[in-house]
Amino acid sequence: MENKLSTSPYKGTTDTYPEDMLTNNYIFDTWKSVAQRFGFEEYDTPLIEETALYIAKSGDEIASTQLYNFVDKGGREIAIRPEMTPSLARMIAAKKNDLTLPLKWFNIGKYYRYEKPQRGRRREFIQLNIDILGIPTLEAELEIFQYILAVMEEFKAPKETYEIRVNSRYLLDYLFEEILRLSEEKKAKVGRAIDNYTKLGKEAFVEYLKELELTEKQINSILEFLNSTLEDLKKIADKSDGAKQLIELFAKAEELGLTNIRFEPSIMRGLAYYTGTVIEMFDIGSKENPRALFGGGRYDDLLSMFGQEELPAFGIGWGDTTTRDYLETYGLIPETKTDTKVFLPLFDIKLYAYIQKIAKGLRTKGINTETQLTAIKFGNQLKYASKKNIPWVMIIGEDEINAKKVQLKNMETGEQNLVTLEEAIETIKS
RNA sequence: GUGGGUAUAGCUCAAUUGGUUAGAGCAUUGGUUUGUGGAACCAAGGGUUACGGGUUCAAGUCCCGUUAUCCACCCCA
Repeated sequence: MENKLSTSPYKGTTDTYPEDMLTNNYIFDTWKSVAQRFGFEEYDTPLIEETALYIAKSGDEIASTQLYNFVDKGGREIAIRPEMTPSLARMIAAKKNDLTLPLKWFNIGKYYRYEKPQRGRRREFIQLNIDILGIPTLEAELEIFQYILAVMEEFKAPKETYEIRVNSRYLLDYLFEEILRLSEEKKAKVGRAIDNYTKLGKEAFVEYLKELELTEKQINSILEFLNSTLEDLKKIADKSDGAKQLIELFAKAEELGLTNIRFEPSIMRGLAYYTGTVIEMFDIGSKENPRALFGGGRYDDLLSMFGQEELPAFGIGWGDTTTRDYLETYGLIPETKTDTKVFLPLFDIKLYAYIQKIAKGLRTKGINTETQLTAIKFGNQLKYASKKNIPWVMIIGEDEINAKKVQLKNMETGEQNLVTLEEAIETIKS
């Protein structure tokens, strides 16, 4: 082994330099401000949980291979959170009688999964979780749809580049149980194949179903199902709750004028705990981003793991990595500017205390102010401010102090005026 | 976990099918210009060629291993 420490971050993680942080914050601030606009409240949970919380809920695969877990010094089995939902369920179960329903909660936080990193997928990632709890009807879905579309509008995403694909687990249940009459084991395999339908292509898909020993008739039923439209659902609406709900959901969405939403029979969302509507959003304007930007759905038996009665819930997990890739693909990341508003150069170290006093005054007025700390050549000080994209430079030397004024320079236009400090503050703030 | 591609300066890439002291552009720092940035010119710093081993008179170049990264599979809460 080498003696020197590596400068690269741990596999699947990324260092975020200030420049990249501006991009991240653009995404997170958008998620957050739009959520607040809809009346969602922010909450948080610990990064670590008892491993049992994840084993109780998820399949073996997740707990055994993709979970970062360890034993703490007290012998407890601990895991770093790979998702938010179990923690959210715990929080709600713990105080259920004290919480006023419905809850509209969101969180933006880090998660860790032991995965093989590739485009759109890292071991460390940040995700927005936004959920509505306590609304059993489709108005929960519609609220989240409206939130999503508001965020996409805020991102200035072109309408033709994204699509929310919607399906219902109840509809899939109807297919598996009433039409195909599959065993539990085959349900899982066929479900996964359906999820991969678009990727596999029809031929490979049919080939795989044959391998599973499905009959000709069953395979045709599946293909017919995958081609079905909302119109087709009307024919089975009296037999399938899923079909009925989807018809109602799209009717209401139309009434609200919602766009970029489409019924897609191949959306599955794993096999874990979803109970009704399932949704995913995809980039449909390019081939760069094959992964879903977010996924989510309805999970009405959220609290069952704590032995409590049902609480209807609908929510999504929206990943930072796929979102950044999407925004980059369409050039939607705004030119990053510093948050600093004004730079104060320093001509002589004797003026240091004086300049600091001015800076303190500016900061008190809410103006983000950076000062020069060593009296280097003035040209280089301007160069520094210019490189950091600071919009204003307030020049104060002996001459200005004697005149009881300041030189305020606009770094974009180069324009410069001798004004009073008060006038300068006005200009910077406007 | 399985399979494949890649690895040379902070970034993008050169380096005669194994041959002297591994180069360039951009970026960084300084100077031309001691109170006026963006341009131009000049200069400087920056490399154990990812790491370890092997073949050879000679390895950035060929071989093996490790690590990282990208892509696909698996999975995707």
